[in-house]
Amino acid sequence: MISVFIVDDHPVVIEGIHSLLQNEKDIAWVGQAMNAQSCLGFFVNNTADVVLMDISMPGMDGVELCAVMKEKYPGIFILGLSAFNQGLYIKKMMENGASGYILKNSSKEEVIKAIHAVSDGNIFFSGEVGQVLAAYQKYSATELPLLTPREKEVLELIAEGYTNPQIAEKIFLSPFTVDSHRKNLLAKLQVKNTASLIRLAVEQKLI
Amino acid sequence: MISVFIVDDHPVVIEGIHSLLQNEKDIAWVGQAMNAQSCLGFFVNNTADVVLMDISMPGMDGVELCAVMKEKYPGIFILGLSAFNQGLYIKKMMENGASGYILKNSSKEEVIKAIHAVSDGNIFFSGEVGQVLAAYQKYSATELPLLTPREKEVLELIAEGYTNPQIAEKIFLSPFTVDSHRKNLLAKLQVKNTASLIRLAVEQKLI
DNA sequence: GAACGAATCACTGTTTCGGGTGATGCATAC
DNA sequence: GTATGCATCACCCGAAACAGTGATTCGTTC
Repeated sequence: MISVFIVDDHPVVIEGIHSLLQNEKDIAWVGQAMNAQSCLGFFVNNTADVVLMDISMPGMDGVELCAVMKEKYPGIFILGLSAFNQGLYIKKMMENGASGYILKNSSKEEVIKAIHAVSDGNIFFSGEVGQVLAAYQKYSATELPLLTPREKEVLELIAEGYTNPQIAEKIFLSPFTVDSHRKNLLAKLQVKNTASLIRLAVEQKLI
Repeated sequence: MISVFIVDDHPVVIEGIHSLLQNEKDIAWVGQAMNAQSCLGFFVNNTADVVLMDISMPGMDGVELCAVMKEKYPGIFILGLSAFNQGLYIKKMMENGASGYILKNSSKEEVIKAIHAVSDGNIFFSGEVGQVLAAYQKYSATELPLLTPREKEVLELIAEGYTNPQIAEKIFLSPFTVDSHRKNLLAKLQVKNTASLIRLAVEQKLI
């Protein structure tokens, strides 16, 4: 018998998973929470084998909550849950000790399979998730490269649509210098042009 | 008695809404679909008072489906449904005849209230949605930057770091054509270069 | 069948970007 | 006291982006 707890800020998702699992003989629903705080509150006096955890929640998000939970209760397996295939956050959650990740458009069978897999100590990914994860491997070994203050400043101005000469004028530098910072940004973040740079920056919340 | 149909590609959402509504005496669940085609198929021989419709689905999305449905069956009220607060698409769906919009983190009470409201011919918005809509007013007066399929395709490839010639080769077009789409993107979204374009696209979840 | 938008292609400029290469001054770190 | 990293500036050059203008085809709508 596997005891399952869910934390998600979407009531319909909680209801949906609950409904999917209610006829499973070897899965027991032990509780639910709509935010990180109430989840942590539950585990003060209770426990569960597997926690289904939404990645994006108001306040503390799944990535943080995952770290806190695994630190306090290393024996509990955490299964990430998200509506979209957000490779970066999936990666971070895995680094924080999650045992797998499923999408909200997973079938009933897939959800149950995932719960069984992680409760046995295995790692489980939805098929699609695995593919996306691969795309983010370049950052798995190292952390995201650290930008210098100047680089961040230039990055933000690029993101606001300014050209090198405009940025140079704005922060009283030579256009050559701005261009140097720009090239360093491309090199550090391993992207080949402005489009990729800005996409990465926004997605990683660098700006 | 209000008959309700739901179309959403996430099984757990369908389950969740179903579960929320099953004890409501004046709401009847008449069916469900996981994509636009099967939704349209249902309405050939059946009907409903209110259709809960996800905004983002594979194939034809909610915005298009909404237009088709309202054109064929003007008497059916459509209630948009999405996990996120996507102002641009909410606006477009409203223009296509939707009667309201709720977020997937709405409470049971809010969902039921919304269904009653739209079935009476009223307009209903989740509180948060209304606020975000206001932020998009700049687009409401002028043209709506709703992108064509081709433009979306080009936008995504730009965001992946491909240049015009590379995109042209990838989707079998002349580089001139790709450049045209690119210029249209800049014009439609009122941005002045690639950096701003990608930033807007990522932040607005256009990609 | 006129009007419209989407999609396609074309040419000409100018500006900006991006790759390469290299230099200097100035901290701090070891 | 030298190694390292940051910040600054400089030049060349080809590729790409951006601006402007204009055209054709096709399907849909009215």
